[in-house]
Order: sequence, then structure tokens, then C-alpha cells
Amino acid sequence: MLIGEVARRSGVSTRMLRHYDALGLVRPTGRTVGGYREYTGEDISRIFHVESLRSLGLSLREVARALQDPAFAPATLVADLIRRTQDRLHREQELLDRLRTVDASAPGDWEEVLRIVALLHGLDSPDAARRQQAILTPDADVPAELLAGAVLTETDPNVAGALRWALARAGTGAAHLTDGLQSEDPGVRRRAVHALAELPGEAATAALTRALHDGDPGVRCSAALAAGARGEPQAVPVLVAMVAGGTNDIDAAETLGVLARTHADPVLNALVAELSADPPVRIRVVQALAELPGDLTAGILRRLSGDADRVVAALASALLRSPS
Amino acid sequence: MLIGEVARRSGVSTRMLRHYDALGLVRPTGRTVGGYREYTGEDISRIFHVESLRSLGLSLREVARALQDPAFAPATLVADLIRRTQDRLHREQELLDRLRTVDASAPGDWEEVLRIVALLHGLDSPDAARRQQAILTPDADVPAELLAGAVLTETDPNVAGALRWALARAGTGAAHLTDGLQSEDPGVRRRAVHALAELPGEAATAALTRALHDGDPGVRCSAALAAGARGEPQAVPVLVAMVAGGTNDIDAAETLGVLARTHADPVLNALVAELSADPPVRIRVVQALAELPGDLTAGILRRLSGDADRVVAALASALLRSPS
DNA sequence: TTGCTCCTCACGTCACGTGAGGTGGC
DNA sequence: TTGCTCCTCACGTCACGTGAGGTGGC
Repeated sequence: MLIGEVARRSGVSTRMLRHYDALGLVRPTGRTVGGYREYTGEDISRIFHVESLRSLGLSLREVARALQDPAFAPATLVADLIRRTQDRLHREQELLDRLRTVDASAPGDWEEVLRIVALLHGLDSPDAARRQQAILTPDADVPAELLAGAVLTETDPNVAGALRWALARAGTGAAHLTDGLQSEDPGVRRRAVHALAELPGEAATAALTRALHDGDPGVRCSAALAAGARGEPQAVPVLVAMVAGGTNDIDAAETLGVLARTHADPVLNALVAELSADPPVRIRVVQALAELPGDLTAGILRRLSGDADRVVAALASALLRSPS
Repeated sequence: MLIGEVARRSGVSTRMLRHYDALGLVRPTGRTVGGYREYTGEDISRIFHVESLRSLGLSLREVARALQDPAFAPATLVADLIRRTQDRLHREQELLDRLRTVDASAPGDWEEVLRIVALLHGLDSPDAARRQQAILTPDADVPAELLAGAVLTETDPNVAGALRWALARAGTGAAHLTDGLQSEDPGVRRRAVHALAELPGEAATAALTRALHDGDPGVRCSAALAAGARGEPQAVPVLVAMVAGGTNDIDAAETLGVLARTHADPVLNALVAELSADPPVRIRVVQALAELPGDLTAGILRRLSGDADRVVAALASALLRSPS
């Protein structure tokens, strides 16, 4: 078969078939008297083998070795190809993220594009001071989307603080932080809650309320303190659990005190239910009760001042005498 | 500043800085008497602009236009870059999938690699006959992972049947099909259940049992018929709903009949509970009761033969007289 | 004779790396 | 004088596309 027909059937250009010949990759078995390349069935099957290996990302040089050198085992090269492909995939994904961020900011000219790219670079810097500087640069108004993304990954406390401040000033951003609550990384979810706590508005409150059911205790506690301070009664169980468990119980008790002004019954009932627990828990519950408005708790404290546990009794009567 | 220091500070090689000069992209403002390139602060800032735009995937030619031609707006090019990057990303992902499949089959030589690639190509063919041929090719033993992947996407009924047959013969594969149950595409989930139904073993039964709670009615019904036939009592509610709703109710009733041999009470109770529904439902329930062992249903059918609904009464007494 | 196919040789692409051979400035 | 830096010119990389100029086979 002559080169033209081979090209048509295999989809490989005549140029490349001559190139394969020159490289010694696929040498046609014969030539006509006129010097035309003549391919046999075996030659053609070899062409398909070359194309198969190229479809795995082998270079022509690697294909040649694979088809000629019996000592050249696939394992190493395949593992290497996988690694290289993962690297490229990763880089392409990062590029796409950058391009989408640029596109989302709808730049009118390339000056604006350069500003966003500089900002992205700054926020990606390993140097915390440079990241801080990128946020606080006055000329560019940083898109809230970008700030939110940075808030979710920033571990330096100063830079994180600056980011949350900038995000709160930008006004929007709750939506992007809410995405962070879906992350598998509890660190990301914790930072999301921390930032949401500083954002005003109902969207932030709703997100914080959903975070009350998070699998991570840190996320739940932060969400409860923030949601409780906003008057959300669903925070009560988590706050009471914090009091009972002694994790950040002072803040939790204070927040319960705030909540009790608008939702007295659920707060009181949840706390009283914990009075049947072990002594150290009971002591913390008594202290928390003292944070509530006096008219709600006077009766309970009076009863507790006669409690069988002497420490509880003493604490209750002391608190009765000097209301906070 | 001379070219060496610029290179050190910017990370751009002296070779590339000279190249930028030759292209007219970044011309150093001056030259020393000796002919050395001298870069000003502005030149250096321009170098960073070039690198910024290159980090978005612009070619040097595109960078030159962006920095020189005020009529060259970013929108079109950025959109184009996004599209091209998505394309590359997609191709890299496909390549990685192929490489992983090859790697998973642990080929000892390149011959084996070629066999797997040929198989992958065959299974990807738009021609159903070719796909069928790829599965049934005798020399290569197709990895179960591959068959399972193909089962989940194959829409041609003949090819799908051949795939399920080959997968059942391979013995393993339930694990990969179970992954398909997590797909967002109900079509994929339906095909997964269909294939699982033909696989023996407890893993398949467990997966089918989980699929009883699928959001898609088609998936649920197929899962219920298969799980019920394997004696899984959790299939009862779905099967009874099929009887009541009239979707594939004949098969559902038959499966309930099989289940009743080992789990008489739940089957009977669930069916009887439906007797309080509308007339057409009641008729289907009566028919289903007739599929159960006669000693279980004789009493109920006798009571129903005096039912106020004449059709139900007639049907019940007819079924009493000629047990199936 | 007229198209069509084939031949070889060679340049261009794109973003570089790496010399060779020579020179300026401390 | 000795290193170091700079200069220009040019080849190589890799997988091709696209000619130019010429020829074989129906």
C-alpha cells in the first residue's frame, strides 16, 4: 500500500509517516521501482501501535524504545507519565482558576488585568507581610470573592484579621464563605465560621446556624457563640454543651445570658436539664445560671442553695447574695 | 541595571531578556558605552507585566499586543484562554484516566500495554458493534474495573448485556459498580443497579439494599426487584409501593410472593395496610395477595370476598377458588 | 499529454537552553 | 593580568505543516 492510502486509513499525515521512516520508527517493508514507499499489513499494524503508545503521552523517542528495546519495561515510564500528567493537570487547574477570577472581575483593559494578577500573586506569596500588603493596597478594590478565598486558607493571624476586616468592609462575601463550610478540611470550615462571625446580615446568620451541626467541635462552638450573640435560639444546645463540657464555658454562659433575654424558656430548660449530671458539670451550670437575668433564676438558685452537694449549695447561695 | 542583575531579581533568564529585546517586547531604555543593556525601573516593571500576562497563558505575541495595542480588549482573549484551558484540562484528565487504567493492569511488557489501549479504544468507539467486539475479544482478559466503567455508560442494550455478562463472569466488579450508585446521573445509577442485579454475592446484595433509598424511582424499583429476589426484607416497602402504584406491579407481586416464604409477616402486613386505599389500588393488592402462599392469605381473601366493592369481592372469591 | 501521486530537501513554528568566539570593566 | 560579565550569532529541541522543485504511473 502506498503512503497516501496508508495516511487516509490511519489518520496519520504523509508528512508524519515519512518522519517515522526517517526516525526508523516505522520503515515501510519495500519500495516500488520508482522509489515509492510500500507498506505491508504488518507495517500498518506497527503504525497503529505507535499511535496507541502516543495516545498515552509517550514521545516518539520513547515509543521507539518501547517497540525496540525488550529490556525497557513499562512500569517506570507509566508511573512517570502519571506523575507528569498530574503535574500538568494541577497547573492547568490553577491557570483556569486564575483566568476565571480575572474574567469575573470583567476588566476593561489590560491594566486592570495586571492589577488583579498582581493581587493574586500577592495573596499567594509565602511571605505573610507581602500577603498583608496585597490586601491593604489602596488603589485596587479587591473583589470580595478573592478575599473570601484568601480568608479560607490564611493561617497567619495578623493577615487573617486584615482579610476579615477587608471582607466585612466589602459588604458582600457571605456566599463565598458559605462555600467554605462545605470543605472537607475542618481548618477551612473553622476559618469560614470565624469570618462569617464578623459579617453582619441574615445570610451570615443563616450560614452560622447551619454550621451548628458541623462535625467538628471547634466549628460548632464558634458558630454557637456567633449565632447565639445574634439571638439565634438554635445555638442553645451547643452552648449548653459547651458549659457542661467546660470548653470555652465562660463565653458560652455569657452568650446564653444574652439569649435568655429573648428566649428565656429554652435557655433555662436546657440548663436545668444538665443539673442532673456529675458534680463538676453542675458547678459550671450553676455559674451559667448566674449569668441569666436574676428574676428568671432566683427560684432555682434558692433551691440549689440547699443542695446535697456542699460546693453547689455554697456557690448557689453566694451567687444569690451578689447577683452579677 | 545590567542584564545579569535584572535576571537575578526577576527570575527571567538573560537569554529570555535578550529575546524580549529582539521581539521589541521589553527594550532596555539605554546602553552603556560598551554596548551593555541598561534597564531602568520602568523597564523592570514592564518585565513583570510581561510575566504577569504570561502567567495567564498568553503567548509572547499576545503579550506584545496587550501591552501595545489599546484597541485590543481583554474580554475576548480571556474567554478564549478559558475555553482552551478547559479543553486541555479535559484532555489531560482523559489521559490520566487511561494511564491509571494501564497502570492498574500492571503490564509486564509493552505488548500488554498495547492490548489494554486497544481495548480502551474499542470500548470508546461510537460504533456499538466495535464496542461489542472489544468486550468479546478472546485474547485479552478485560479488567473488571474497565468492564464496570463501561457498564455504567453503555446505552446500547446488546452491548450493555454483553458487558454485564462479561462482568458477572469476571467475578469481581461489585465495588466499582457501587461507585456508580453515587453518580449524579440517574441513568448511571440505573445501569449500576441493573448490573448489580446480575452479580452474585453479598456485596452486590448490600449495594442493592442501599439503592432502595435512591432518589430515582426507576433505580428504587430495579433495586427492590433484585434485592427482594435475594430475600432482602428491606425491599418490601418499595415492592408494595410498586404494587400500589401499578408500576411493574406483576413482577413486584411475584417478588413479594418469593419474599413471603421467608418473611411472611412484614409482607402480609405491608400489603394489608394498602387495603384501605382507593379501589384500583385495592384490586392490585388483592392480586398481589394471591401470589402469596395460600395458607397465609386464605383468611384475608375470604373476608374480602364479602367486600363492599363488588369488583374486589368477585376477584377475591375467584382467586380463592383457583389458587395460583 | 494531463492530472495525480509520490519523491527529497528545507524552512518555519515557539519558547527557550547552550554553546562559540569575542569584548568591556573592575 | 585575571576573573567576571556582557555582547552577537547560531544551532538544537519536538512534532509537526507547508512549500519548492522534480518525477513515476495511469
